[in-house]
Amino acid sequence: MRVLLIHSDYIKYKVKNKTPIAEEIDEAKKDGFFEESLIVFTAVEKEDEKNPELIIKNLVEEVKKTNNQVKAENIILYPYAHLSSSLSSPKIAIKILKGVETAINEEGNDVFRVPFGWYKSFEISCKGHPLSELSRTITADEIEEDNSESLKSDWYILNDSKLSETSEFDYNGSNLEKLVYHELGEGESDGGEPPHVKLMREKEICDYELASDIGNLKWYPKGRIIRDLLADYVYDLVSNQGAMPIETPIFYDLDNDSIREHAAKFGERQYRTDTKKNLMLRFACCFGAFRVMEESFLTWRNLPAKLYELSTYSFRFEKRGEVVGLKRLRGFTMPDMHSFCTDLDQSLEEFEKQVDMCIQTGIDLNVDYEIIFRATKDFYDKYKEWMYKIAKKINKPLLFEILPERKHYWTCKIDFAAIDYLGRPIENPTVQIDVESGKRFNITYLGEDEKEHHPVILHCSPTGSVERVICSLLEKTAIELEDKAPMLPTWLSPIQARVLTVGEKHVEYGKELVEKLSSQNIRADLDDRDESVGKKIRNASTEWIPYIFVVGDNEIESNKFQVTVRETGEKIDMNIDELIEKLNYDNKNMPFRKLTLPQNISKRINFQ
RNA sequence: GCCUUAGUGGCUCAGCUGGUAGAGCGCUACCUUGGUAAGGUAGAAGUCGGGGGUUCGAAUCCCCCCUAAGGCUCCA
Repeated sequence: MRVLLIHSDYIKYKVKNKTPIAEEIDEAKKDGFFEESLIVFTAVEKEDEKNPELIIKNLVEEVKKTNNQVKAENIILYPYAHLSSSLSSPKIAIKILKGVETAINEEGNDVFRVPFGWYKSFEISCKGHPLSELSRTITADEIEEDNSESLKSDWYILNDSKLSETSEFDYNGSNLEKLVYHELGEGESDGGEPPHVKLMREKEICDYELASDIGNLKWYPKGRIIRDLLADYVYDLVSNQGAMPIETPIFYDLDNDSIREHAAKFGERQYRTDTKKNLMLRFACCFGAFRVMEESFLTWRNLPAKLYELSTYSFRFEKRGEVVGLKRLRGFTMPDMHSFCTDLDQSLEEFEKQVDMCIQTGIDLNVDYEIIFRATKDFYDKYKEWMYKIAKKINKPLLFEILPERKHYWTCKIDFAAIDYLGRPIENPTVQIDVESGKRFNITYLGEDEKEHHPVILHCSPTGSVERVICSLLEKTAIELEDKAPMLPTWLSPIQARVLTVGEKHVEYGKELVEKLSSQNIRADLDDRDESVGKKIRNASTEWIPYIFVVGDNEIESNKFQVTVRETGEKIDMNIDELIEKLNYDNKNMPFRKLTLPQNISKRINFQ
C-alpha cells in the first residue's frame, strides 16, 4: 500500500461523477470540509490482498505514529489510486479502507473516510512544516518478525554436559543466579545508582557531555589513556590470532539493499542523520568489514581470514531511560573482529579459539564473567556434543538458551557478562556464528571445488565495548570495597607511581626519580605543591595511585624510600631500582603508554 | 519512550509556610619551610537547569522543555 500523509489547515472536497467501481453513499458524504486534518491519501495494492488485516494494522500504526507528532484534530482517509501502478481489486480496497476507518475510530480519533470510486474535486492547504508531507509504503512483512519475537526459548543450566531446569539448579548463591534471574526477567532490583557513574566522574575518567546527545561521553586525559591501553591490549590479542586491522566509515547508506536489510533488524535503534543521503551511523563494524570482503577476491586458501577494527565509535539509538553511565551508551567503542570461514566446520574451530580468547581477557583484566550460551534448536540438535565441549572450557555452570528458530543472523552465540555491584549483568565479550551475512553482502570465495561459495562469518568482540570494560572494572572496586582499597590494575592506572616532596628543596631530587621511573616505562609524577605531606598522601590515595613514596632529607641521604603499596596496604622499604622492578613486573606483557598529564602536579588542571 | 524523584558557585550539599543566596572541598593570595590520610588566614567565584506564568515580590507556587537517577520495557 502506498500512502501520502498531508498535515493540512483544511481540506474541502465535492464528488462529481461516478466511476463503475463507485460505492453507494449518502447525500451527506457528497461533500465535506475539515480543518486541522491529517489527510491520508491511500492506494491499496495487489500485494496487500494477501494479508489485509496486517496491512490495516500497520497503516493504523503508521497514522497513529505520525498523528502523535503533528497532533491533528481530524484524520481523513482519502482513496487516491494514482499513488500506485499495481492496484488491488476495488472490493479489497474498500474492505481495507473501511477496516482502517473502524480501527482508527476505536482508538478514539475523529476519522472521516472520503467516498471510494468517485471523481472528486478537492482543495487542500498543506501546512508546510517538515512533517507535513510524508510518503510511506505499508507492507505486510512485519508479521514474520512479530511471530518470531513471541516464540519462546527454552532455558537451562548447563553443567558437566548436563542440562538442568533453571528453577531446579542449586546455584549456591553464585553470580550465575543473578544472571539467570535478570535474563529470564524475574530479577527483583534493589534499585540504587550503579557506583561506577559517580566514580567515572570523580576519578576524572569521563563525564556526560550535555552539549552532545545523551549517551555520548567526553573523556579526560586519565580516561583517554585507559581507553588507549585497552585498545592496545585488544589489538595485540587479535593480532596474535592473525587478524588484519582495518578502518572503515561510520556512516552507511540505507539505500544500499544489503545494508538496509541488515540494519532493519535494528529497528528503532538506528541512529540516523538528517541529510540528503539516507545515512545511518554504524552500530558495529559489520558493514565496513563485509564491504571490504565483498570487493576482495577470496579463495579457500585465504580462509579463515580475520579483519579487526576498533569502532571508535559505534552508535545505537538507545532509549532515553536506558542510557546509564558507561553501561549503556549511544556512542561507544567496540573492538570487533570478523572471521570469514569456508564452512560451518571451519567456523566451529575458530569459534573455539575465540572462546579461549574471551576467557583470557577475563583473566588478564581480572574480571569474573558469567556465561550465556545460545543456539537455535537445529544447531543444538546437530552440534550438541561440540557445544558441551565448548562449555567445558568455561569450567563452571552456565546459562543455556535454545531458540526454536533463527531470529537474528546467528545460529549460535556465546555471551560473557560481568556482574555489577547491584547484581545486574554487564554484557561484555561475545562470539557469534553468522550464517546470513555472507549471502546478504554477496561475499564469495572460490572453493576447492572451483565453485563460488558464501563464507560463514564469526563476529567476535574479545572484551566487549571498551566502555563496558571500564564499567566492569569500576563496579568491581565497589564490590570489593570492604576487602581492599579500590584501584585499577597497575597497567591501566593513569598514574602508576607518585613521588611526594616534603619541602621545596627536595623537588629537584624528586624530579630526578620521576625521570628515572619514566625512562623505564612507568607513568610517574611528582607532587611538588606547597602542601603538607599528610595532604599529599591523602590526595594520592583518592587518585588510586598504586605506588607512592615521600622524599625528604632522609631519602636524599639514604637513597631508600618507604613505598606505600595500594594493592596490599603494605609499606615497603626499597630503592628506586627495586621499585622499577616491581612496577615492571606488574606491567609485564601488558601495553604501555606514557603519562598523559603534566609531570608536576602543581601544573595540573582540575577538569571538574 | 512511559511512570517516579531530582537539578542551587568547578565539586558535594544546606536554604522551613514566597521577602532576590549559604557551608565544606577545590581555586587564588599571603603566612607556615614542613615527615606519612586534610596546617592557618584572607579573597574571588552563582542569569538558583532553560523558557513562560501567578505575584508588589519567585531558588521557593503553576505550566512546558532540557538533563540526571530509579523503575518499566528493551539490548544483534
